[in-house]
Amino acid sequence: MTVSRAAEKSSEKPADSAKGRKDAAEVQGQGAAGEALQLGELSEQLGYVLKRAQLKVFENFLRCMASLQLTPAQFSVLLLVEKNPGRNQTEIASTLGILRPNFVAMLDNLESRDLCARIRSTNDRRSHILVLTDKGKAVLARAKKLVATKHEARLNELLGQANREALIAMLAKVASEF
Amino acid sequence: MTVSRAAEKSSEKPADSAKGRKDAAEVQGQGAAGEALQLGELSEQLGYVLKRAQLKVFENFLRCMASLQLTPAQFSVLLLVEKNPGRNQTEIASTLGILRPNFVAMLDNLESRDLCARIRSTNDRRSHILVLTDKGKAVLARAKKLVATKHEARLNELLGQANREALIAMLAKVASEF
DNA sequence: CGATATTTGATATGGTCCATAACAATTATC
DNA sequence: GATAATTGTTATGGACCATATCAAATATCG
Repeated sequence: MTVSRAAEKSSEKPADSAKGRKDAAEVQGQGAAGEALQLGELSEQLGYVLKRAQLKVFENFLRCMASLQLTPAQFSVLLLVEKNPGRNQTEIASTLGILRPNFVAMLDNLESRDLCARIRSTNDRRSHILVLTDKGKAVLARAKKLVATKHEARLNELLGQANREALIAMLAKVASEF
Repeated sequence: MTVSRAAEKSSEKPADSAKGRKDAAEVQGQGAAGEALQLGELSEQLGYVLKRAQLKVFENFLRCMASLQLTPAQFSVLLLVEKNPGRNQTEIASTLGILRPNFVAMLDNLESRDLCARIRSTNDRRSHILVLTDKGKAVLARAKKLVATKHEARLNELLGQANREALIAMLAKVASEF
């Protein structure tokens, strides 16, 4: 739940509510004890299936990248900096949907691992230009290979090339126009 | 070779820099100042587009449900309890991928709003049977209508009926087999 | 039977991600 | 030159997720 809404605090212990109360035995007769539950309409809920798919994909991504210790977010930063050298933190962060304050620690991490570097701009001495280090470029190159051969390849053998492209195209459309 | 990697016209120029650092002025010459950034391979990264789509969909879901104050997670709980009455907390939580400790506060919330109720089981007095209250059933019915007319309908006009079903089917496959 | 292990709901706690306010340094605006 | 806006940063709080632990109830097994 991205949007800030009412929290689920409710530090209150709900007692027996007379409303909606049923005899336990009555309800008990219905559900078969040990069997798997019926997902019902849930399996066609866009949000539900989207979220579960996203969790699985991230999980797989992390396994594929275990040797490089790169999270999806870190990988996206490296990709974007490589493609757009000479941009500052605000620009990189905002196009990734990362808020500037939260981007600081992330860059601290990448910079401490010598994967990218902040360079004080000469034009505008407030901003930090972002660049990949040589090590950062090398790591990113290896990461791309891992993603292509282990991660995206998995999607291909699951859906097929054509479906894979269709899926990504639809997701991109949803992400931009929904 | 699924992903369109390589083919980078990287007009890069690795300068001196013992640690991969560069002179700011040198880098500055490249990036056009105010223009939009190139997403590059990012727009074809499954995880990236999945995550952004999921955020957009959840955001839209919350807007559609604003009058009922239901989050996607809460909606999924109500749906599952309705479809599987007589199940206990552990069963409902686990099929939704929610850990039992985190499910407690969630149920406290729903129960405090009189949408569902915990009933002490007579067979196994450790467990709490979950049931929708009458109000819970009514709210869920209204929620379903809102989701169908405002939320899923949006997806239909964006992708079309056939593509919408294909998308959900592929996501379900990814969620279960990736 | 009774001792031990397991299960269920619950609490406490820590980590990560996300969002807002505020600040110093720098730059833009007038 | 005074004021406003921007950039990176810190501090902070909330939401979500994960683990350890507990009491009560049940299951297991000698």
